[in-house]
Amino acid sequence: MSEGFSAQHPPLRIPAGPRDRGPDPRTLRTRAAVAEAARTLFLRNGYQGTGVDEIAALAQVSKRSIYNNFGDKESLFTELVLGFTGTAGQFAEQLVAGLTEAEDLPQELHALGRRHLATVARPEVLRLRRLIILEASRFPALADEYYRRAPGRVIAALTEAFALLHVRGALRAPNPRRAAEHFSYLVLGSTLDTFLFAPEGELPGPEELDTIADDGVSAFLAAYRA
Amino acid sequence: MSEGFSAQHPPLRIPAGPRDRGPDPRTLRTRAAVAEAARTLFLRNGYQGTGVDEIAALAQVSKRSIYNNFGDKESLFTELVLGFTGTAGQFAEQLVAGLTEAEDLPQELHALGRRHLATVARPEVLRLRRLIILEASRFPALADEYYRRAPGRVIAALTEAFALLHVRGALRAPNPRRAAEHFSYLVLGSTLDTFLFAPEGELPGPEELDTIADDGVSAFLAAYRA
DNA sequence: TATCTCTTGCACCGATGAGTGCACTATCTT
DNA sequence: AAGATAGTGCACTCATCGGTGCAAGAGATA
Repeated sequence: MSEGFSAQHPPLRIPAGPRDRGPDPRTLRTRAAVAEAARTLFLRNGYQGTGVDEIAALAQVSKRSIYNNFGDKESLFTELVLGFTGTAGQFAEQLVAGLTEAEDLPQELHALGRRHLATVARPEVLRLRRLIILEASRFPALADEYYRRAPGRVIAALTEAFALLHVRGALRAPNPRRAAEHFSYLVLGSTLDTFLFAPEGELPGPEELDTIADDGVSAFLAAYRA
Repeated sequence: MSEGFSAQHPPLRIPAGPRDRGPDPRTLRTRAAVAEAARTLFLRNGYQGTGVDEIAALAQVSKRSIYNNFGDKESLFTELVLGFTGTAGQFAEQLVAGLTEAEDLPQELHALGRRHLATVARPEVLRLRRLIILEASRFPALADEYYRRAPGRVIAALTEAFALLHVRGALRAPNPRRAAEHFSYLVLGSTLDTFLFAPEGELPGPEELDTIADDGVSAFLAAYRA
């Protein structure tokens, strides 16, 4: 497969013993170990760069068990990445929550910017993002899903908030969607970009990140404050 | 090799016949055909995704000739990509030229933004950028070189210009480097990003691109105008 | 024409890596 | 304790792919 990740192998074997008593503990243990190992290796070396034998070795599990539990390498990959993606997308709403009720909008936006950058500028997140970009040709649907759930969701939430703030006159954002994009790229742009080209390079420290975020938000405010 | 692209195979066989009369026309023809084919395939399918036999077939050249002319696959790749990179970086200075002498700075910046986005938002450029990101782990030095020569050079040129404009009071950019980054990401951010996740997707049309650029530049001006 | 050089075609090597078959063992469940 | 179910180890298949060897032919040069 290469055009989707619907279930043709059991995506998760919840059906258990003959009379439901929960899944076999052995299965659980195996799946968990494989997932953990695969996660590490895929994130570090990509899809092509990771061998099934390698995963088996790191998980201390037989190669056969991997195939028994996950079908094949592609299924394993998509299942894992979708899992990460799910959790990655969850913070979106929460991130923007409260923005429209803020008394001090600038201050709230600065806090938001810092939170946002701090959340995104972590090795695991950046690696996931990079991994998905790397495999976007092989797994276009996956890339799409990720984009919708993670960065897309943040943009959407920001767009909504900015639209409201515009109506209220707290912000001058006649094109709230564009404003949301501007906000995102002002805050995240350079950090994300740099990492793509130098995945082994060091990330800016926390203070540096805060400065970057602050500068981005300040520029945004200067441009969009009513 | 994996840590550089210095010559250990003749990077270009300029030395010719016993008493210089220019290189053998056969060699030239072969090299050109291979370069053209490799360019197409690498850009479309990446390094891993492109087989040497495939290149030979497309170039209508024997596999052996590829090895005779380029040494090995890695050399072929780096030689090509460095070539593109060179030309990609040339427009940087030219792009920013004249900015500091502009009478109408906003207008000049808008023109610059449009040119910049139009230059970057072409399939070949985006594909090259993507290719380099894809292979940044395998060829870190290459990624570095590209970054320095292309986006880095634009940022550097903008930084210089903004610094001058700040001193003159035409712009309020106490941190010109940051301002340059903001300018770049405001104008290019969303387009570049979208393409990374959907390399097969359609690009915005020229008018749409101009709108994006204009919005970015307007935001920049609102934030940084003195 | 004679010679030198590059290209060709094709078989071949060696490594890697996904996925399978199978007999055996370990662990649950009843 | 007995039978089902899952995991193990290992050898093995098959395909892909980078790279090589070589003898013969085509083209360039003198």
